[in-house]
Amino acid sequence: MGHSQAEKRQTHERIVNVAAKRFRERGIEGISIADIMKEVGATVGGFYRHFDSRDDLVAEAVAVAFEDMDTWKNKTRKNLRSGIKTYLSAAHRNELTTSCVFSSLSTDIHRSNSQTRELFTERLRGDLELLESMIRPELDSNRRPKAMVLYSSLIGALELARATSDEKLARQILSGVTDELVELFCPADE
Amino acid sequence: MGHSQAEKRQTHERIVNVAAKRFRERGIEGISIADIMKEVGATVGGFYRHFDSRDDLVAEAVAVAFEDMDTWKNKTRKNLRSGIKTYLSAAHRNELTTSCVFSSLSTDIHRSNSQTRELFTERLRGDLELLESMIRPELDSNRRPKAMVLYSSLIGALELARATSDEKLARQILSGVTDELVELFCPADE
DNA sequence: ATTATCTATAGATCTATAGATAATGC
DNA sequence: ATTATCTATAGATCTATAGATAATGC
Repeated sequence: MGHSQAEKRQTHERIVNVAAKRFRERGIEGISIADIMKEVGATVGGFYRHFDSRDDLVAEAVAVAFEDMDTWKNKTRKNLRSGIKTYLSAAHRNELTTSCVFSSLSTDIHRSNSQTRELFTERLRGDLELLESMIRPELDSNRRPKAMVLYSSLIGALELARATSDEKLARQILSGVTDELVELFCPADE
Repeated sequence: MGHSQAEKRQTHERIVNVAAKRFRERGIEGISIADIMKEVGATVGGFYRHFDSRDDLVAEAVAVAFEDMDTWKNKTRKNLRSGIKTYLSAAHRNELTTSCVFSSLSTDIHRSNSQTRELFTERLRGDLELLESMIRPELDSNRRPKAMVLYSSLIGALELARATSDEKLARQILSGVTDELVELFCPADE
């Protein structure tokens, strides 16, 4: 007991990081503050010196969770085909704790407060803009709806592949959708 | 108090129907048995003469919730274009209580028990088969992955349109994805 | 007599707070 | 003196059960 301000900042960060993982894994209501604090290596009592309420943690944790997608966005910016393959990879399907917020928390966010929904919307806009700029840049004039189809497919396919209990079907969805999306939206020479 | 067996059957059915609605609206953990029973017009105490556990209700309610999609499947069987339009309509976006289970409970089901996940998988297979049979039946040889893209897009687009706090963006997603999917997967003369 | 439902409650769990403890930092 | 965290707990809520009540159905 008795810790420095620097340590407090570290604790705060660890709480948010653990929450960002576990929320995606178990859903926003799927883990208690006590369990999050236990994983951090602390106790419930300290939590409320870091956050006014559970909702405040949710907002911060979702923001941090979205940042995990920045690596993916950079990869996609360089090469759309590899962005699609990464998004629909077995690794992304299995690694819930670091996965895309849209795929792991879509329904939770739909039921969430307006602050969280607005953050979601802002991120969605950014992702759509990126995809729009990557779709056959020189060929198609009306790329926005195509970017929407592409993004919807990525998210929907990943969710279906996760929810099904049939491992083989899951793999077929991931590989089938990957191939189709690459064919539809990636210039042939890329 | 003191009711007939026929009344019990009705009560059972009402419990399942209320649960099928509220689970889709608020998530599977989003409503308590007490609140479900209150909406049914009964009390908690009676619940366990109908179900061994909460999980049993979840399994039955999800099964019933899936049946709401049978109307949509019949419509789609007749005309793919009108199936797409109905799925991505504002009405389907707004009416959570009767909406497609894949769109309203995908992450909940992913975290659910194997019985529920297997029911989900069975339904998914059926829906994919239907869509496969409807995609340009005479034109394309490899329709299965295309059906997967179509279904993923439908589910993903509906979820994004629900989760965003920007009403205008939501409408753009629904109409944009509808137009693209119709163009991609519906024979021109339909 | 049996049973469908009710009232009441046990036991678990969760959010949030109160007060104690042991360091930090002026 | 201030503060970051701890222990302990209040108050709310949720699942599940026990026992009472008032009908049904042999």
